Amino acid sequence: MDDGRATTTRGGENLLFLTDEQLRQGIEAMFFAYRGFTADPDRILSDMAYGRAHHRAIHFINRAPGTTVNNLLNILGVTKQSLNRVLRTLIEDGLVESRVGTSDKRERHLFLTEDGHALESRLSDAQRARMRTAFRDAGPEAVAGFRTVLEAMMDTEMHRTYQRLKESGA
Amino acid sequence: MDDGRATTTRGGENLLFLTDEQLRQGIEAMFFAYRGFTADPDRILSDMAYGRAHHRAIHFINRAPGTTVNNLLNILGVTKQSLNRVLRTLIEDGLVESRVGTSDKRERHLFLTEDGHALESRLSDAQRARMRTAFRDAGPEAVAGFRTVLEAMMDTEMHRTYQRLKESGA
DNA sequence: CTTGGAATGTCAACAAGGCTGACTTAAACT
DNA sequence: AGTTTAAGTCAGCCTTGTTGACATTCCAAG
Repeated sequence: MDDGRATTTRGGENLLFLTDEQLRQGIEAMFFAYRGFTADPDRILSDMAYGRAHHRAIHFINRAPGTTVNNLLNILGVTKQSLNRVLRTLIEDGLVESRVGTSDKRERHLFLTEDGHALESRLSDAQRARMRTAFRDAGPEAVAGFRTVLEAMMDTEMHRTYQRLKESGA
Repeated sequence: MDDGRATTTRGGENLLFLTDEQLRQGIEAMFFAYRGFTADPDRILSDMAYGRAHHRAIHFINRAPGTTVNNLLNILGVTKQSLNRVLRTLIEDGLVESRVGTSDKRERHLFLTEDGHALESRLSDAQRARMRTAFRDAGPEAVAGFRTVLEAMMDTEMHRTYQRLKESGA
C-alpha cells in the first residue's frame, strides 16, 4: 500500500515530509502535544468535581454566550445525554445560567454566571499561557504552519464549525 | 493579567500571532484537529472490543518492539493497572506476545504477533492517510511549523520521551 | 384546532478507561 | 538476609461516553 519512500518528485518539489517516518513523527507529536495542551486545565479541574467535559462546555458557552443546547451539541460532538449531565451540574453549582428562549421557548440559551466566568478565566489563562509560550518560542511562520496543518486535519464538518467560530470571534 | 493586545514591538517584530484571539483560535484548532486525528482509528476500533487505549499500546509496541511494561508505562503516562487491563486483553486475543526478559527475568518484553501487526497496519494506515493528505495540502513549510509548535507545547518530560522515540526511528 | 414533529430534559443501564490502595510473586541488588 | 524493583492482580471509584425509552413543551402545518 505504501513503500514508505518519497524523496523528490515532479518539478523538483521536495516531498521528504511525506515519508512514513515523518508521518509517524507527526502522529506522535500530536499525541504528546495534546497531553501538554490539556495538562494545565486538567490539573485545576482534578481538585473539583469537574473534568475535561466541563471545561469544554464552559469554553464554548463563554465563546458564544446565549448559545442553545443543540448548537453546543453540534460543536462538542457528543450526545445530549452526555452534555446534559455536565450542564446540569454546572447549572446546579451556579456556574451556568439557562434562560428559556424568547422567540422559541423550547430552546434554552446558555450563559456563564459570574462564578462561571471566574472558573473560565482560571482554566483558559492556564491554557493560553502554555499556548502563548509555545507560539512565542516557535515564531509567527511556525504558528501559521501549525494552524494550516491542523485545519487540514479536521473533518469537513468540523472545519466548517471551526471557521464559523473563527469568524464570529472579536 | 493580560490586556489581549499585542501588535508590534521592539525591533519591529510582529507579535500579532500572540493576541488572545489568535491563542484562542489555536486552542480551538487543537480541539477540532485532535478529533479528526483520532476519528479514523476510532471508527475501526468501535467495531471490535477495543478502544483508543488499545490503539496507543499497539502503536508503541510496534514502534519499539521488545519494550518493557515499565517503559510503555512511562510513554503512555497511565497507571500500570490501567495499562495492564489493556495488555491482558491484547495478549489473550493473541495480538501481543509477552516474553520474560533474558538478562532481567522480572521484566516482560512486549512484541506484536502477526495478528497484532495486521491490526496495527489497519489502524495506522488510516491515521497516516489522513496525516499524509493534511501534510500534502499544507506543504513542507507548514509541516515544519506544525512540528515546531507541537514540540513547544509538550511538557519537558514528554518532550524528552518524544525526542528519544524520534531518534530511535529508522 | 388538532396533530405531527422538533427541542429539550430525564431515567436507566452500560462500557471504556482513567484513578487509588492493598497485596503477591519473583528476581535482583546491597 | 533484607530491601527494592518489575510486574501482575483484585476491588472499588470516577468521569464521560454510549443507547433506548419516554415526558414535556411548543411551533407550525394541515
